[in-house]
Amino acid sequence: MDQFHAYLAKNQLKSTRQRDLIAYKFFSTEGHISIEELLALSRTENPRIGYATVYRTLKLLTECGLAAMRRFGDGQTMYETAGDTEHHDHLICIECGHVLEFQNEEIEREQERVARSFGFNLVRHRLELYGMCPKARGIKGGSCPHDDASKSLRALRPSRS
Amino acid sequence: MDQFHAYLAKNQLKSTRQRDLIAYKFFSTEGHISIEELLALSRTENPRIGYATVYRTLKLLTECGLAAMRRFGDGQTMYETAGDTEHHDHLICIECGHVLEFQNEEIEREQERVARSFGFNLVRHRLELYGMCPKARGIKGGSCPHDDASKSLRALRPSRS
DNA sequence: GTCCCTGCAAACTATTTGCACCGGG
DNA sequence: CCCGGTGCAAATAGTTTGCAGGGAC
Repeated sequence: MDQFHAYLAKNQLKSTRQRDLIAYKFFSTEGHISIEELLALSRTENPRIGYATVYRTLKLLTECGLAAMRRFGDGQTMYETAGDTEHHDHLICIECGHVLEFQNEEIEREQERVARSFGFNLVRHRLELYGMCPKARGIKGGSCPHDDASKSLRALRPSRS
Repeated sequence: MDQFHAYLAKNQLKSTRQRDLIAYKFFSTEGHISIEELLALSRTENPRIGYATVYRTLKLLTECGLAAMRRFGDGQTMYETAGDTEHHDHLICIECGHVLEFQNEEIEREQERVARSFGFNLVRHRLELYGMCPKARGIKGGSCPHDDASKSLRALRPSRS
């Protein structure tokens, strides 16, 4: 939040009620959230907020590195907090659509090496692993890593398959 | 091409002039191609081909695993051949937008390990590295890996940023 | 007060769909 | 022949933009 305000100030942009509310709701979210979900959340506090403002605010957040855009193949674009939290990648179940996050130093290091071997200066990357979770594979007693899917707003969306 | 026809036959779908042409043009392409580019290519042989047919054909190709959809952050969706060719990942220059392909066994193996550690059965993945190529970083004599940008249709598109 | 910001609606872009006619098996 | 495929245009979905009025600094 402070970083956001700092960015605004540095660019002669204003801190407004709407921006603060949207940013606040965004930072309070775990995992991934879509524009639509963020709009809905924001409207619980201020029903007059419009789509455009959410889009514009999220663009600002992305510019200052506090949000990251993700497109997981299906429907709409998802956003997640970035910057203060440490980097992570994604593991997505192709059956139930749930998204897990993970970190792996070995992969990070190797990526850096690959980029350097092409003379590139690695700035960022995106790694998504798609597979079937234990439950989806029909392992009856399999402790599916996402049995506690409580935090997943995405789970509400019907999987297109 | 044969695999495509096999897939069509297996699903009681027809092999038509348009599908064959589009698929042929698609397989003749190196690297990544957009719907629009593929339509343009196809129209050089048959000007009456429509957008919808290209979309529908590419959807078929994707279903049977011969094409893969890619979304590199910016504009439109790109497609590339898959299946027969061996797997590769992407290295994208954030300055000039050029896309290189690479392979790295170490990363592949590590991904497999990560997925397994979560009980997942890894089906596919997507890895994109974004960075600045030597030229973009202002290294004068730097032999930019894409000095021969001849094959890149994408280079025509103005970079948004 | 000066601009930037907001909400609305219209505009845009990428993609999908309905439908009448065409053509492959 | 039959049923899926095609081309067109219209419909959608997600996102962006123009503009008149409102608010932060």
